[in-house]
Amino acid sequence: MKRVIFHVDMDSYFASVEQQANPKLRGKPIVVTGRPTIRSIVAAASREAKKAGVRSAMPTWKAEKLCPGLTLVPGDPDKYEWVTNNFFSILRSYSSRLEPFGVDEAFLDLTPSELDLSAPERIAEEIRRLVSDRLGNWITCSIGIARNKLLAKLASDMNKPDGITVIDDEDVDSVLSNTPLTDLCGIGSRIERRLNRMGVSSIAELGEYPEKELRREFGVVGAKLKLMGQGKDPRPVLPAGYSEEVKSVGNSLSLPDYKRTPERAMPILFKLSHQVGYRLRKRGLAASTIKLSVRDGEYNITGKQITLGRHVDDGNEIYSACLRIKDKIGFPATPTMVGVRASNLRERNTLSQPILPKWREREKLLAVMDSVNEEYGKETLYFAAQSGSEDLLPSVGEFRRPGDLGPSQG
DNA sequence: TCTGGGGTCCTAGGACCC
DNA sequence: TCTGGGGTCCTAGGACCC
Repeated sequence: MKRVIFHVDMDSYFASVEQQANPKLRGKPIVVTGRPTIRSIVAAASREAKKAGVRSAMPTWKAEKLCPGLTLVPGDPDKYEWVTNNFFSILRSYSSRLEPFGVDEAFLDLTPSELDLSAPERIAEEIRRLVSDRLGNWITCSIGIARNKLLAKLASDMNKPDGITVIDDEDVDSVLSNTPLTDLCGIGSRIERRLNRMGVSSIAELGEYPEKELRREFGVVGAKLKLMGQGKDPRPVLPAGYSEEVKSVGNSLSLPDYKRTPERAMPILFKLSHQVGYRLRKRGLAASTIKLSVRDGEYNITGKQITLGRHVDDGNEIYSACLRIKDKIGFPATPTMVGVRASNLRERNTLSQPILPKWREREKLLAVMDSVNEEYGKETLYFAAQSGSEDLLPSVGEFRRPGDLGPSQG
């Protein structure tokens, strides 16, 4: 049966949520940023800012240059999570075959077997109305409808913001011949460059290119590219719950100029390790693999991971794993980014209880710290970095107020 | 004043086991 | 004594997405 796939994509997501929440921001060019530092980038731009040429992932200094009078709003993840949950539950009322794609997008399988869909556009119209009714007038979405996920995603981008686009089977060829390669989800700049070198510069050409050659160049990916070039995509919409399980938890930070030495990077690594530990505990998870990533002065990223014999959720243990890795691979002279990622996750309550009394003590201490921090704000309490310490149980008597991070306190 | 921060998936090779 | 084939786990790195 011919499938009917929707791709629903929120418009200027974080920025719209902020405008909805704060009337003073409405109708104005704003961008939502990460942390409010000089090196921050645009996470989302309001439509007013987009008109001035501001785009996601642009450094904020550049955005301000393009758009004088731009308002920078620091992101508020809790707010977005609330909106996201409501958004998905609206969609879920149309089909249980819902696949979230990031926080502000989802695929929906509305193939008529489940719902009498004489006119998919009418359903799309209804979804759009419901989203604005329930979440607020400033929050809108665009919807793409096609026979598969690849085309539905392409379609939702064609009439943004607040638009509905259908790609019928008859239109597929003409749409693909007019679309740049990188508009397809799955083709980034690297693959585009390699395709260009092979003489392929449009989606239509990709679809006609011999599969054998594509396989020789790209391996397994080549076969997928061939299908993409033809507008084909057999992937099913994976129902919610199937892919919601988190696979890894990590934090990273670009270093300001004055922290770009191995010595100055270590306290940051320590702090990141504790952030990862906290996030694991909050989710009731523990990890057995720890990966340390470092970007050097030339912006090359290298990483090394180790798998421990047991699962951990304590920042100190994560940090000491990082130290072990660092001892093995060394550190670039000018680190520009450090990151810690924990994977091989298991739910904590499926693990055996700690045996040694000191471990149990440690667990209690962390629980107390976490609850204090939740009540009085992040980083009210945290461990002072003990550089070079590999002790799994450093003394914990010494607490310190935050203040050694960030250029403003430098 | 170039280039954030959170992720996922895939591949290929090596180690190790039976 | 040159030696299979399957399976799993681990690791490094690449590519991509929002």
